[in-house]
Amino acid sequence: MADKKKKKPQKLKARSPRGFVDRSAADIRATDEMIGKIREVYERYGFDPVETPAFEYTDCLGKFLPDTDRPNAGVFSVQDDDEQWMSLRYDLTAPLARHVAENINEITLPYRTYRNGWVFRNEKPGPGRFRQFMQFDADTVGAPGVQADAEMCMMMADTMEALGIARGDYVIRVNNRKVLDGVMEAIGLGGDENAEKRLTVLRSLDKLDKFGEEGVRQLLGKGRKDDSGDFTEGAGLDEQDISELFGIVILSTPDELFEVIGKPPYETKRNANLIAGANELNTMQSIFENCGYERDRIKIDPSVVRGLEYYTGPVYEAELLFDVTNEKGEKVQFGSVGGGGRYDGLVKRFTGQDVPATGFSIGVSRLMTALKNLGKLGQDDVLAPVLVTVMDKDTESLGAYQKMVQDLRGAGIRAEMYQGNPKDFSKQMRYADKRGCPIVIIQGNDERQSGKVQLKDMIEGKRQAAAIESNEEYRAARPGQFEIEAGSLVDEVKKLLAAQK
RNA sequence: GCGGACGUAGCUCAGUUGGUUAGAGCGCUGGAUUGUGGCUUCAGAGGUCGGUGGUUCAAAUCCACCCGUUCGUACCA
Repeated sequence: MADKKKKKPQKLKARSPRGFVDRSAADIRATDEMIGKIREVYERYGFDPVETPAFEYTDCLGKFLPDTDRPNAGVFSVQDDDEQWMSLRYDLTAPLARHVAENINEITLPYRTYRNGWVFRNEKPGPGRFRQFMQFDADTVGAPGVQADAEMCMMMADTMEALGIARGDYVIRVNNRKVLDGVMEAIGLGGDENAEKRLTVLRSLDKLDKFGEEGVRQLLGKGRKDDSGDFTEGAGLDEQDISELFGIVILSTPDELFEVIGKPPYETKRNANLIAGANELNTMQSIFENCGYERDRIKIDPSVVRGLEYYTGPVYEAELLFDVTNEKGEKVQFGSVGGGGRYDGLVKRFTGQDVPATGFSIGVSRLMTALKNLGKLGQDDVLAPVLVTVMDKDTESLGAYQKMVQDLRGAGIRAEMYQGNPKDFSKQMRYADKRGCPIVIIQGNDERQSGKVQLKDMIEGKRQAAAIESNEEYRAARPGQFEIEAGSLVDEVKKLLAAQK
């Protein structure tokens, strides 16, 4: 045993890093298809592409200033030659803010741009959750009015439909940060001393989808015990505060919002934030209505939270409403597939001047899993190539095979010559079978002498083969195969491909 | 990060109270078949039993720690 162990050469284990995956041909094609459809919508809305690099100086990205203890908390960071910290971008918004600030004198505002690209997060990966994933963003920089936000919401809705998601299978939920801030202020959570508590409240509200109203009420109050028996400390609000909070958070139109804040207990507690938020939502709602985006597409929902860090006004997110099942057939909570909002302070960090902006992000990788499971994405509809098999290995024959391939390619047909070891013909057939080749082309010495070529319809061949039992018979029958004039190869292949559709 | 479950061949899994050389199905490679996919049949390759340490005459099996997967939870720009 010990001897055996020593003799074994230590093989290097091939493995991709945790949370990183390789993409198959089908995935790449599906992604390309999605990106194309999304881009078409953005272009139609008058946005232009711009691209930023994968790395940024860490301080430009935002809150993660790596200290020597944990330089990679949340982000992947490395130190450059000159000891400056750089990080892989974790979203596309912060780098855009940097780009705008750096080029503020050349850029004409309002600046309308889109971009897609990989972003990286150094977090615990899970099923459908990776440390590298793709986002597709659109932003309007230098637009202070909520009509820019409303446009974003409508563009998100159009994008969902362009991707083949039916109306009613998605919804864009819209809120305004000022409403949440105002409500929290109204129940006495204003001021710097309550900053921590406000965060807890927002985090709790964000879990409405997951835990339902009862679960969130527990989180807002004393706390909640989860299935594993773990206890999560609550925000510590009393029953009355929670009720007042829910009185607003469950509403679904600006009219209802105005009504509630016009009556007790809000009549006396309402504040500038709450009123401004309601007014902004009202303006956006009327834009949606005027443009024909009813509540089955875009819906006001004061429980929407989004990120805690930089949003300052309207926030919005796209949610899928149909059930998504995973490979094991289990239903998965899918949640939002994209979202965004107004970030008026992000560029100002660099320039000192107010540069209001709004934009959103679509989680391409995430959305793709949903669409794939739903069969709404072209299931790799690229046809495998026609295979020209190699029967004779002399120089002249090889040249003839290659010529057939080139002729087919010249006619726009995917084609390839067998590039493995050609000594075993049945191996070539098995290759064609596994590859899914629709047609195999065969020319041996006999055919060449008489200027013919064999064309084998792999689909028809498979069908006929089912009735044949003995191997001898099967081989003799050559199912699905017929002979044509070598000169008409391209035409015959075209004809057969068309017939196979 | 915290708590639970799990980890044996490429895949799905079996492996008795700790006991000889760790198995099956599928897949893979090759032969039967030097001009034909499927079927049939024969053969073969493939395992640090997740890792390290410990208990024991003896560990895939028991113990500890670590790593990974997964579920819940926390965090998520």
